[in-house]
Amino acid sequence: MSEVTLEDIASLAKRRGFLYQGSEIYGGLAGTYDWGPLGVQLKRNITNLWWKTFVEDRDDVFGLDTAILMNQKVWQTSGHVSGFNDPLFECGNCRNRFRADHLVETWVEKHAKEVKAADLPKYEQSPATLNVYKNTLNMTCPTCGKQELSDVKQFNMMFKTHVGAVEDETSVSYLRPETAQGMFVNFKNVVDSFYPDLPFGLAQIGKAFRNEIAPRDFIFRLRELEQMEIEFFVHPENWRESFDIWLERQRQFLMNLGLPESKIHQVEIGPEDRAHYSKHSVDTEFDFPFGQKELYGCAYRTDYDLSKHQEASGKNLEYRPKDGSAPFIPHVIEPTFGVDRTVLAVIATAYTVDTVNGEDRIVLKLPEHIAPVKMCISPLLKNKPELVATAREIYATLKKKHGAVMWDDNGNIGKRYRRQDEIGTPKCVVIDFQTLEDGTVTVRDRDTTEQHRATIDELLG
RNA sequence: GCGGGUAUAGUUUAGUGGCAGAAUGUAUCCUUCCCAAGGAUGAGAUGCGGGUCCGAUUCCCGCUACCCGCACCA
Repeated sequence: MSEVTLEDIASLAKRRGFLYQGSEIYGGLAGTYDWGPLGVQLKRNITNLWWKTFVEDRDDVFGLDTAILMNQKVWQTSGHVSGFNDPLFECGNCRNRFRADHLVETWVEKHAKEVKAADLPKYEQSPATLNVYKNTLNMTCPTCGKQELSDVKQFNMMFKTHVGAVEDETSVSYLRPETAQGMFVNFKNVVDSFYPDLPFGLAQIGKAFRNEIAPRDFIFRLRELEQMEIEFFVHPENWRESFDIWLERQRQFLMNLGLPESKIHQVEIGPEDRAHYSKHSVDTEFDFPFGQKELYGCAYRTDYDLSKHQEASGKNLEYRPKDGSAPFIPHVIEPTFGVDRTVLAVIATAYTVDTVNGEDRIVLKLPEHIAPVKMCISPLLKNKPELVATAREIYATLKKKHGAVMWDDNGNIGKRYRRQDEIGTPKCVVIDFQTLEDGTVTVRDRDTTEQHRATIDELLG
């Protein structure tokens, strides 16, 4: 069996109604995809499993669904505005980055004579002016000394927008780049409503937006993405224990989706590569067709966010232990799960090419509990009214029970099997002449292609 | 964002400065007692915008999207 490529997966996804290029009839929009009927069902099965596992089945995690648009002060406080809106020079040699305005200003102070001699425009913090200063003054990298500083790069990765019809500085807001802040700003609300014991968590599933420089690899890097995130609040002394537990839960969740353990790798992230809020990070990576890449992240956000918000908002965000001991700001363990990446990993894992009767067959070996269609009902022959009528009845019965049941009487039975194989339907149920005699049906298994007879009651169970 | 490549039907693809062809899928009908059988009929394509030309899907330019490197990825 040859390696499955991302293009094979994208082609199948489109052909069978899982995913389409966003805004396709207008030439597309980079980094956006639209979920088709089967794709949204598969995705929803996965997010539902997550919600059940981490919210419904637990009594220490509370669900939320917070607004995508938030007061701009949230993003100033969280560090997302200042950390990512600044003009930067990047050194082509050592790859370090520097605040362009700061670098130019200190350079001007230190090299007053050259500056006076040079023909420079009036100083201002525009990228064009900063570039002119850098080039005219032959500025070098403060770290390695090479004269390889790039022109100004703006790493403002948040989508900026305006709330209300008037576009001025006070109306600025951003599409959230992470769902986390919605949970931090509601920490006090949930504590006041439910007075939970520590440790406890907040969870939500929702869209986040990142103005990626280069969206890439089908739905792996999107500008509009979906996250399943938990902010788990702990006593600072216990962070490590919780961290390791959540890491293991992330691995277990992937294995519940049928991913092989051998393709899951948990990798500690060095201080250089960590997010600005994180004191310890471990990525859960997966062997995608295009390489080993990040699927999930787990970060120890300390009390960074709650402390910042307490300071900026003036609201007390401390946790008050019920034993009367001193209030404190809890620390946070944040396991975050990318929805789109999970779907991609699941499809990549399930995508199989094998041989049936000497012919290649594409089959999505999805675990039954997340398959978008659970079973397909067919009359053996569609020109035999008695078969069709009985099949229709059985279809109605099974659909009422299971919901995700499909009817197919197109072509011959082999074609229907192949079509269902491609969308990962675990069982095909065929109503044949024996059904008319004893009520049993043929059930064909997706993975083995083997058939056996079963009663309707067995299928209802 | 930089460099390179690609763009023809839902999918996979052929071809051409002068009517765009196939396979497969798909629709309707016939046929069919179990793994893409067969027959008939039908719908369906040159990414978008400009230029050259009598005429552009083909040549040129721009844009967009996708793919491959690099960089980026809170």
